[in-house]
Amino acid sequence: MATPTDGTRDDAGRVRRVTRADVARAAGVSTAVVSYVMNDGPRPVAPETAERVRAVMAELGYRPNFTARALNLGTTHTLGLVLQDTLNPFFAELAQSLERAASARGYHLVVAESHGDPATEQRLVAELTGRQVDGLLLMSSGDRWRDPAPRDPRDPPTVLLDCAGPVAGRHTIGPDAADGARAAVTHLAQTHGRRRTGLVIGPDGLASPDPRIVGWRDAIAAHRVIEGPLMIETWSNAGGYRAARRLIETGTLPDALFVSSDAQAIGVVRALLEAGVDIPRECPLVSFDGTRAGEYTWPALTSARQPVGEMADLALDLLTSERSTPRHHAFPVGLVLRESCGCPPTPPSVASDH
Amino acid sequence: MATPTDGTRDDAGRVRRVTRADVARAAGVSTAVVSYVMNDGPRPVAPETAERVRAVMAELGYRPNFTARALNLGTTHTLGLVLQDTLNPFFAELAQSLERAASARGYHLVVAESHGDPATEQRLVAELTGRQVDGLLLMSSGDRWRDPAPRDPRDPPTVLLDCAGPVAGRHTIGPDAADGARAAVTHLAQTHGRRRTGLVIGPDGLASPDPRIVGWRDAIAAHRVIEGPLMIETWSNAGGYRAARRLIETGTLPDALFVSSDAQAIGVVRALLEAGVDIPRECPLVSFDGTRAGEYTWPALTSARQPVGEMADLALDLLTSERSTPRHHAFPVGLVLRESCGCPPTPPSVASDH
DNA sequence: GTGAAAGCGCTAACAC
DNA sequence: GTGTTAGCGCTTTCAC
Repeated sequence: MATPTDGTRDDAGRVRRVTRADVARAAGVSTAVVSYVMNDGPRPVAPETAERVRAVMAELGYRPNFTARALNLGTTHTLGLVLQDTLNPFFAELAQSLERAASARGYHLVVAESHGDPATEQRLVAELTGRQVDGLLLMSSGDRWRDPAPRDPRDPPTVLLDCAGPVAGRHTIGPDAADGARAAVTHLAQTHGRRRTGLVIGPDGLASPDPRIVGWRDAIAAHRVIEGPLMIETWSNAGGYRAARRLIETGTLPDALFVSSDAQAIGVVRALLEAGVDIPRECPLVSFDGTRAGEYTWPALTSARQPVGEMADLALDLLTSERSTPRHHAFPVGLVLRESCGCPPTPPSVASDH
Repeated sequence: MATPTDGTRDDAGRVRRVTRADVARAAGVSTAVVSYVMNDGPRPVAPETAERVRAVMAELGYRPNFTARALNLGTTHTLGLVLQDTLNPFFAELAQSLERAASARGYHLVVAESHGDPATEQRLVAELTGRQVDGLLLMSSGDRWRDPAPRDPRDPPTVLLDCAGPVAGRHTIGPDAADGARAAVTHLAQTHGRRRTGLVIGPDGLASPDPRIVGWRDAIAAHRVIEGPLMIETWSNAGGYRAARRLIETGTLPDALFVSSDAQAIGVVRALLEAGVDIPRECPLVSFDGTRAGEYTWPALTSARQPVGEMADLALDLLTSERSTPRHHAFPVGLVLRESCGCPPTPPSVASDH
């Protein structure tokens, strides 16, 4: 009875990898046949031969070497994902959806974090390209790619996520953020009668100006609302916390707040509650993203929700299916009504975990 | 003036990859010299030759093929990371630290999610191994590896993270969870005078029984506290929410709560607040993990903090440095006092984002 | 239905 | 200091 390491030791007796050649030898066939069996083609193999080869593979504990295959085929079935901040709940959910979508299509994801630094981002793109990834998923300020250095035709196909609008020669995916902002401010004005709405947002958003600022102003104009303070802080819990603290300390807290990310909204809620501000009575708020993290603040966040699952699926189709001509893909963001705006409480969707 | 694609088209005129051979030819040297220049060895190269080679590389836009290098060297500089749930704040923070630690050492991470399913986990390990990863970082119930199938000597070095104790033949890393639980319950008893403390935990924890249950019982015995209800729900916001709802609905809410993960604690806080329970007055709580997400609930979570950064650094050292004999590495978990236990409020560490 | 052999792009031992 | 060359493990064309 052969053990997995029979005949797989080198002259010094060390364990050696079992290769396709070992299998071929043991099965008394050529290496080509082993390939045909493994890949079910491109040439036919007699059933009994195939069976014998499979038996030998099992016996020897043969494991195909993916690297060798990749070198030969020129394809790694790997995609690179560059994120700014994996802890931001929106990025985290999108990353999770992307991983699922990739996995469903037989791809693996190499994930790297840029911390929003352009130089790091460039370095990571170069590194991943050198690793022969079959595609690149980039989440970064879309503006950064708007005037790209002349693109190298050997670059892997790329999709820019979290992008405000078209970028020449690129597939881009993003929310219809202006529309989401408009819906948020309109809801605050029309349903909850708020007349002065501020905005919390971050630097280097989807574009300049960020469409959420545009949408906020649009809705303000349309509903004769007064423009409240515009606070720019980092895209994080801490950023939101700081923004809200400043509003409180300077006594400029408006009638209502539109917060451009769930990450910031969580910090805003914390700061407001800490200061004894009643949400939604004194300062209702609507956020942007609609992540599950926003379901678990108290009060839970009413949010303009980005359809992360659909975005991820499209991103993967773009990278793994037939090439289509680059264009922008905008996704609608619908308002998810929870209680931070003043709507009646709804318990979190607790039936399932996801 | 050569452009990046000069001489890099095949007979059909399609863009071809620039290889080391193209560089060698254009520079009038052998391929070996190009290698020596790139790798700065193993043989010396005349400065002027090296300069010429570098110039040609730049001119041609040469990009080394990582796959080919990996095949030759038998090392991919890639590590596999298998997580159960990327949205759990503790896993997310650990994953972020691991990515940083990997990046600092020149490694990339292939990240995959098992959703806690043992079969998926096994499949992912096999896939990643086939991809010739240089090491595997596994976050899963340690018990699952306790009686491993006879290990294949060709498996990549592996470290089990979030592990309660030693597993034969494996490097394992984990928190001293029993100690953390003890500290939590003791703090609730001694500092805040709580006499009846319940526990919220999840299924398939660090071990069976989970050391947090053991520590909780230890402290209960040591401080003559009454054992409150033991609630088992999933390791998620939703799980925590459900646990707290059940406690409220059945009128069994204890004097204080030790919640075994920040993910659950966020859900517990939400449910308690929603039901009008005053935290910390009516039901103080201490959680386990000490993630940054726990800084932004209101009240913020007092937590037994796991040192994720240190754990990640050790994991990477174990995988990338000289082989040491497998053993368990336990990390101390210290209590981070915030306000959910009843200690005086402290604002979140807002100075920096990380 | 099967096998021989070229080659994917790179490294490094060995010869000069 | 530089060049030649034999692989790394796999796929696939082409002959038989």
